[in-house]
Amino acid sequence: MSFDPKAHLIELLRGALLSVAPDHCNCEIVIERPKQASHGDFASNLALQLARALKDNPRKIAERLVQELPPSDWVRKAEIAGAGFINFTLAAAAKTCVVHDVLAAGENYGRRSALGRKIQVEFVSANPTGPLHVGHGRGAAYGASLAALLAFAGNTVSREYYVNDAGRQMDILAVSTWLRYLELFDEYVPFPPNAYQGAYVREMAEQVKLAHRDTYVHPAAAVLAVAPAAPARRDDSAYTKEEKEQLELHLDGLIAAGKDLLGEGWFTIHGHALNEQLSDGRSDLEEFGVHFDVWFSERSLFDTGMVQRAVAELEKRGHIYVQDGAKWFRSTAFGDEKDRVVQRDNGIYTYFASDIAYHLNKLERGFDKVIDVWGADHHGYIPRVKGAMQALDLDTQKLDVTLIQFVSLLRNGEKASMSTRAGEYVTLRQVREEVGNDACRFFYMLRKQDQALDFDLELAKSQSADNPVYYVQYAHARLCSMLAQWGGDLNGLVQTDLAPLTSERELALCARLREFPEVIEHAARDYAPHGVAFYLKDLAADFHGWYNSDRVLVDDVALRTARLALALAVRRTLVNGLQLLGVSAPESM
RNA sequence: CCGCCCGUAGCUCAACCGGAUAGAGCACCGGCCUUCUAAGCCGGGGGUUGUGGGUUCGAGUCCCGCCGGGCGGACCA
Repeated sequence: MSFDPKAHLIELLRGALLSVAPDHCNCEIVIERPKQASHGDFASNLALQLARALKDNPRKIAERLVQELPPSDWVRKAEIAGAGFINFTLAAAAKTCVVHDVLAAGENYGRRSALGRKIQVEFVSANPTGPLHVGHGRGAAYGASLAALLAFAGNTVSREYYVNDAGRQMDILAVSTWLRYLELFDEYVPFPPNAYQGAYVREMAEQVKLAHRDTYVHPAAAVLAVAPAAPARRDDSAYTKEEKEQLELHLDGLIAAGKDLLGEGWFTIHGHALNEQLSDGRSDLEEFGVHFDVWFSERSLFDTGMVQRAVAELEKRGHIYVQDGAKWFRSTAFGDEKDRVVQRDNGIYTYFASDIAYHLNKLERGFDKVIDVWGADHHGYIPRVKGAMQALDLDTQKLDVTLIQFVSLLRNGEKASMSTRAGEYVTLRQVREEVGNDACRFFYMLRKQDQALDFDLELAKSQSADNPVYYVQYAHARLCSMLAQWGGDLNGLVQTDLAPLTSERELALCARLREFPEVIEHAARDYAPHGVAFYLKDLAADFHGWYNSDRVLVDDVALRTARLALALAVRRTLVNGLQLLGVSAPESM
């Protein structure tokens, strides 16, 4: 049975409370780890908290509490310090016994059980209109680690990718592909600046040509005849607002032309582009160690009538009104700053409409908690989604939206553009190849998600040897090497007598191991997997320090065995932590 | 103008949902390889936590104002 020092100390303090302040037995008792080593292993501010209620000097209260503390073999010392803190120093055995806990639990060390909530994490969900970039990479690394963390914290987790396979953006990709395809047959429709510019579009056009030859060729003039004229070309983004609107109308006209001229063929190109981009993104993510349980199609929401049903339901409840030919959801009634269109005057549903249906669907699937991982630029979207949920009588408490701040990619000290349409951006795949998957995953986790991240490529490359991920992995490799050199049976270390572990570094290392389950708990509670990365850095640092001061493979068998057991426990914990982050634990470096 | 995120060492970032003398890494200076991997370790300098108030035993953390930066505010996604 494992020993939980915090729970034990709380129990002792509660015992003391019984005689010191019987009226406050049920007050919350907080045990913390002091930042400073001289303050002992654990500390409680209980006396400070009671001071007001008892109208007494906190130090006096602390003294009485310490006096009334039930005896315990685990506690070596309880002393009063500062304004009235009670500092506990544990007996050595209370610290070292964590090694047994770690070795007994193995890959389950740190795992929490019994929560058992059903949680969905939806992340990345990028439009399949082009390669994933470093911003998506952050969402992917974050979401994957968060999901792993929540699962490790005792929940049943479903990882979901929402595929935006309906809507205008996909049409734009399809028309982009078609126009490039026409170019291959010398039919030149001026390529719109607001269509997808990337080289991958030309590649898809080549593929279409290869598979279907000239089936979809139409004269450029016929294509242009359908679309309203485009404004004169300008350099870059020098277009006026009116011209921009004109550009969008022109593009819509080209899409209409495609649908009109190609008939079924439109869906062939559309489908080809979709599959191509989706499978590209999927394999990219797989290689990045990011897996999904469900790929949820937006179009399926239309095919099954879910969108229509959701809007009808809102209508039935009186939250929809018609204005200027469009259907509006009265989101202002639920705290949004303005009402939102769900169905445009041309009959097309907005993205918001399918999102309402999607969230209705999510909750109907019976999740206790649904977590949406969004880019920070979507924050204005939260009130309307929650508003719609509220209007549908869904429990908005079940939805948590985590916002990921932007990633700026720095190359040669300059910010690289990340516009998908312009096609000028560094892809996730490129970054992975340049800095490696492990460093990439770890790098993303080195910043809290609500913090903007500068991904400096030159830095990531030039400093690859100094990258914290190697620091942690190196600790693991050292441990493997040492254990291999010893060559004994690792299973035999489980019941080792740990009494020989007495040095300050050894006890500190044990305390660090003891922290791991709490790190998991807090990181899971806060949806903040970066905490695991920071913990691993600390654990590795404690290990490296110990490694340099205390030799493990000594002649004294009892000492050697005890240290080996500690070493094995450290390795175990490193592996468990790295696994949550999707980072490998190499045996040699 | 309104909303959200943020402001901590020269740089990049932490700080256990109010605790004690605010911590790491990088960079800089000085030490440690005939012994388990030097991708490592040990030591050193470096701070009025943007700013002004407030709440209290106690504030980087909570509240208000101001300054500065980022992102949003479409019948776009």
